[in-house]
Amino acid sequence: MQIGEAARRAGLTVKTVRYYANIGMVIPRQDETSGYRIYGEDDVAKLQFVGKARRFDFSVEECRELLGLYEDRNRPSREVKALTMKKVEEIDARLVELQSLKDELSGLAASCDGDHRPDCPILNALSGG
Amino acid sequence: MQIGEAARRAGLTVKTVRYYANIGMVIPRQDETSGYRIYGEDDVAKLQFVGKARRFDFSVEECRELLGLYEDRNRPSREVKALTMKKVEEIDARLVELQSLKDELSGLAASCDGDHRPDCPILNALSGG
DNA sequence: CTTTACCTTCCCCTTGGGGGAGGCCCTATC
DNA sequence: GATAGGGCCTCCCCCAAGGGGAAGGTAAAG
Repeated sequence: MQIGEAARRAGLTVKTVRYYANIGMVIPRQDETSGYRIYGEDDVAKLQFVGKARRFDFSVEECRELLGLYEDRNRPSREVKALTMKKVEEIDARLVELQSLKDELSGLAASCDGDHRPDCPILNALSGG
Repeated sequence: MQIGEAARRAGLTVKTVRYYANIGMVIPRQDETSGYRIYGEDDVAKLQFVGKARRFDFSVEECRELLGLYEDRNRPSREVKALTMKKVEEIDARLVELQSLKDELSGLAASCDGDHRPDCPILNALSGG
């Protein structure tokens, strides 16, 4: 199939699929006469795999790694689990950070009257050292 | 003072301060003969303000807006509060999204033995439609 | 034969700067 | 006077992960 259908079936944009071909992540067959990319069922499966991993917040490089493990019939599941745990930890750290940001900001917002007057504790907090 | 000291005092890198000058966020005076940027105390205050707002996850454009409000002695605090609340909502949405990702991923990791065998529920989940 | 849809490559754009090259400016030291 | 050093300048390319669109080739349908 052509790139359009492969992209549709993988739930990705054509641009994205072409990008994955360019960076050597999912490399399709090439039609000699037309120059068109030709995708097979296995390629679509890989594209779906990568798409899903991306939605799980894995970076493109991590997806490449996961894809390598996915294609290796003899890989130890240990490696996949380690990568996943690392990602969970990253997400956790970001969660803590964002939560703290949210707390500070909503505390500031609560202390601000939000009326027509110029006095604003938010700006005061931002300008204070 | 020169850019190096201004950056130090604002807790930013020289690159960042120069960038803020280039995009018209904090514009210093210019020494005619040397071409050096000359920063005053008020510029340092603005740089600190922007740096702090950035740490609060405001985008550069939002910082520009906040800085405008900061410099306007007659601004209504309503505007600042609205911007802050919007940012809090964004952070909240991202928190929900990340939490859901974390739950899914840690559920997967928990279901994976993580041993030497190739069977891996994580990869199975990623490859399943 | 022509339209239309699909495909190709190529290049610039995004965020928020980082890294480094090549070249001034200024001061200190020899 | 020369030279070394540090700080500064502009200019250009780089990152992630593609998006947008131009210019042009190809295939299928009317």
